[in-house]
Amino acid sequence: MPSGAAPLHRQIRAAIEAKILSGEWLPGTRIPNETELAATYGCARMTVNKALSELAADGLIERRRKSGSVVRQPVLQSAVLEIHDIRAEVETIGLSYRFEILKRQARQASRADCARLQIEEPVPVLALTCLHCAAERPFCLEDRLISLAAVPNAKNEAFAALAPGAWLIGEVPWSTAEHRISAVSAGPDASLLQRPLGSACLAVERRTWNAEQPVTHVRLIYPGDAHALVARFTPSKAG
Amino acid sequence: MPSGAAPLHRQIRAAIEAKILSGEWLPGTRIPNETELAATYGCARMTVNKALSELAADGLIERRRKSGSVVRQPVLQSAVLEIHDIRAEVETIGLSYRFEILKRQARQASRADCARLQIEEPVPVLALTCLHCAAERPFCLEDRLISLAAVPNAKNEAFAALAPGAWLIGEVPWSTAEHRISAVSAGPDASLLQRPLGSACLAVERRTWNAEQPVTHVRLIYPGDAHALVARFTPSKAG
DNA sequence: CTGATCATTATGTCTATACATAACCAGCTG
DNA sequence: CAGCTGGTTATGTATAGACATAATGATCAG
Repeated sequence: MPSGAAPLHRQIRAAIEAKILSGEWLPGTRIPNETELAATYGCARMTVNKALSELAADGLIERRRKSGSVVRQPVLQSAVLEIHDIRAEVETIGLSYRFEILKRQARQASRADCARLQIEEPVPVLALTCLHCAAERPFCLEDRLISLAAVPNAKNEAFAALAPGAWLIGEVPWSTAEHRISAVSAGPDASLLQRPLGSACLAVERRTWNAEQPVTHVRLIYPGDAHALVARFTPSKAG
Repeated sequence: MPSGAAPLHRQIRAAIEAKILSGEWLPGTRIPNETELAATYGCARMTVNKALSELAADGLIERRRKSGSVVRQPVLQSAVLEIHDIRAEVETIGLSYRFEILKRQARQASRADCARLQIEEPVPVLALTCLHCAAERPFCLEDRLISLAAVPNAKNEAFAALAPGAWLIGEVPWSTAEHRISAVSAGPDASLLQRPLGSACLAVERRTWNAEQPVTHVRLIYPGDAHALVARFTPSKAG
């Protein structure tokens, strides 16, 4: 446990959010009114109001006067970037696949590590650097941080047969992922990828949570001239 | 005017937002503290607090105890891979938007054009180059090809009010889209984006179909150092 | 100069209260 | 029955006051 408990309105918010995300309160469900919730949590109505206002601002519920608050139909989001398996990615294009762990270090999370996992308090982490090769040529450089609090088994895993990403998929479920895609000029990593210094690379960062617990953060660097992310999709019926 | 005035805390919020967006309060500026603002607007501190809390939740300001609230450096990020409207993208982060058609040509599809639209037989097409600016600075360079077979009205459209992307959304539905994201070193386009030659840029290509008919192909170039695509999602219940 | 301590200050959280407003409902009236 | 009217209810907005907490800066001991 960190230093102190979360603020009350955040606890209430989290409790309601949990019921919605778990499916206990399905879309369309009318949730208890502010006065009832205040009684339930033993607090003032204003405190509940703050929690519900935040949920409404984040689009989880919809509020109407008199009729009360209802759980909203979730917004259709394009699940474009799947948690991808680099081996599959490489073999799909018909090349041989190989990976190599270049660095491995278990440590207490540094300040930078905390930022990567978006946590406040340091936890034990495992830092890995891994090179993925296609047809014996560098394909992608992986820099990963795994929270050992979320995945204790990682500490004793050698990653001999399965690459970290593939191993993790089998080990822990995930509930939320955030992707960030940007273009960078290759720095020192350029030599590992056998590219000239300063060449354009695609950086894909992914942060994964299981429930509210951070699981892993990974940064994948792909040589830009050799790679592209492709996503194809069809929208579901919209209103 | 609608029915009545906006709530006080929203007025305050809007006033502060305006100062930030207009550039009067640049990133890093410390804004007056809650008590001062309460005096300025003649209201209770709680009301100002609500306004500032919302601004903080939306990422416009950053709040720290004791040191006060400061205007945040805006993070440019786009919701990934929606059929995105660049105007909305720019205005979301609070900058003024403007676009400019740099080139416009109607022609019979060349061999390269056919490849871009993934068609075999040449059709009449409209080729456009368009520069999107945020706060009067280049934000994104658009290179678009529209199939006049699919969208005959495009031929006589001036794209004065609406940018080609926004206009198309209203003109034709789409059923499938394919995205391709890659990193490139800026070539001759670099000067249009006011970036040094060879700097890393993010290239987003999108191809759109209506039923089986190709509609458009667009290539968007974003300066890499100023932009990232972010996607956050939660998978639907998985087995 | 270094480090510990403490007062100050601005925000964070919470409460109790008040009145406003929108929506729904029921009952009245023509 | 249609349509108006007013009551009830739940949320929306705003306030003043209280205490908590974090960061800063100044003071003081070693």
